[in-house]
Amino acid sequence: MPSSNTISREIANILRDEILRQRYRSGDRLPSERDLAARFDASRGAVREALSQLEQLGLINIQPGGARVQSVNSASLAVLGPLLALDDHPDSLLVDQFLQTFSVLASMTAKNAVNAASPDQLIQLKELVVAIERHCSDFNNFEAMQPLWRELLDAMSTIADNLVVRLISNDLKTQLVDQMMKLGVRPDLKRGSIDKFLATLKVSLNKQDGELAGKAMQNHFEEIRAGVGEAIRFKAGSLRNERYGAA
Amino acid sequence: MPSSNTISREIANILRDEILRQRYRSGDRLPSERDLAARFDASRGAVREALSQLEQLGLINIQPGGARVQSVNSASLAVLGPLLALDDHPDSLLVDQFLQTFSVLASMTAKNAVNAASPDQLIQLKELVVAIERHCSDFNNFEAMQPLWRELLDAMSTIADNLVVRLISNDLKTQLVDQMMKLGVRPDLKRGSIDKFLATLKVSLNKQDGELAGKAMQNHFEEIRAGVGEAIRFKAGSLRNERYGAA
DNA sequence: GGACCAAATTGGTCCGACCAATTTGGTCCG
DNA sequence: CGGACCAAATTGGTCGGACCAATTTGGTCC
Repeated sequence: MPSSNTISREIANILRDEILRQRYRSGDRLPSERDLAARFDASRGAVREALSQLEQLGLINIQPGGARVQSVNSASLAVLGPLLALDDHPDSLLVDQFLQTFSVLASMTAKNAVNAASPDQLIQLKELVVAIERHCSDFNNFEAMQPLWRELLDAMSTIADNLVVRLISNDLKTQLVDQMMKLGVRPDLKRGSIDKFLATLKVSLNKQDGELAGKAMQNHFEEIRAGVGEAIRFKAGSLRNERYGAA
Repeated sequence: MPSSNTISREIANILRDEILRQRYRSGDRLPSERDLAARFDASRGAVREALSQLEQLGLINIQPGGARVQSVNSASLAVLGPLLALDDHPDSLLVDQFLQTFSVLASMTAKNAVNAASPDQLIQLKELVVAIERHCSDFNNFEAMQPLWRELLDAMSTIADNLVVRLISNDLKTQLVDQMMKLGVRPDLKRGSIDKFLATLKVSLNKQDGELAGKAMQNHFEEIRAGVGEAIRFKAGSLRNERYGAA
């Protein structure tokens, strides 16, 4: 659904991954547009469109004389997805940082949502929580209740109505969560922990106590974080490969 | 600094602002590349490069048959800067959301930075705080100590070493803070409040208490938020103009 | 060794052309 | 009247060649 298979997009994706894989060092000059066109057997126009996208991503800096590779640290948030998707084995440090970040944002969202919710919206949220509870007790199936989870977060996000967080989520949520699901990285949460979280969430909804909802969300993510960390470390045991931190 | 004045970039900027100004409704079809080329008196190639950038921003969806405008809510975080820069009067709601978001991220960063800092880094941070204290007591000049402020946040960000937050900041910090400075929106903080914040920060550094640093940062931002809100409301009194929330 | 200049390279832009897919608009039929 | 259907116009995707201005490069000369 992102976009059709255009040559320029393919080129952009390939170059993006090469840059993210540090195949070019920061500051290096990218091959000239004409060379790239030759390499990909494409027209210069297609290459230029690709480079145009990479520049928007903050990965390169195009200037007369040559396009220079920029440090990943100065890129746009939109590179996070591709960065995490580089290998079939997620970077545990990066995943952890992502979860920690997502945690504080989700916590803030929950707090604001609960505080700002109208009576109707409170009911709507409560119904979602109950639905999750039911699904969760039926089968502790992470994939199955994933959509419900996302629905709950979406509802909260809509109620909290913070555009900044929403935009951040756009660049994070889909790509990363999906990616982690695909890689089979899922936390091994204890049943009691989830139940407790949902119970607390319900209490906070009943009392319309945003602070409490935020705390609950944060605790929950803390546990997910621990669980995911363990899952990745376990997975890493099988395919031991090294990884370097980005400069 | 971002890039040279290319035609394609100009076109992209114009179209971006038109979309952000809701000149096209979400779902609308953008004029054809040929029409746009005629309108801007440019080549189709230039227009295509511009559209390519807009698609990367998540503002449009290009498909055979026509490019369609997407909802701002589904765009990339990188549109936030331009969105705030649309008018000479900042959207107070958006600024507030930004500050709130930035607050939790800065708080998290401070916490992690203080906890993870080496002895040398603790000293470095302390020196920065002292420098700010000095500048702050000399003249309560917001602009003058802005660079020091940014240096402190940068140092913390480097120490905390969270790539996700760093990427988010890339898309936020520069554009927005600069923009707000330029618009003359600055909080009217009480001296005592800043002093107290800096003092607390020093204590947290001495005890290497990340939790405390995070709290202090959050409190400080809370005050900035209130101050900025007031400043904007005051500024709005002069040039009363309406604003619509994004659907 | 450093200043200096000319040639080669590189990005920026334009034009014209072709293809495949979608969109459009009219026609025909039930 | 309404819906299915088909052909023409439109639209995006790509290509090749071309020109300009700016940078980079490499050699020369002091």
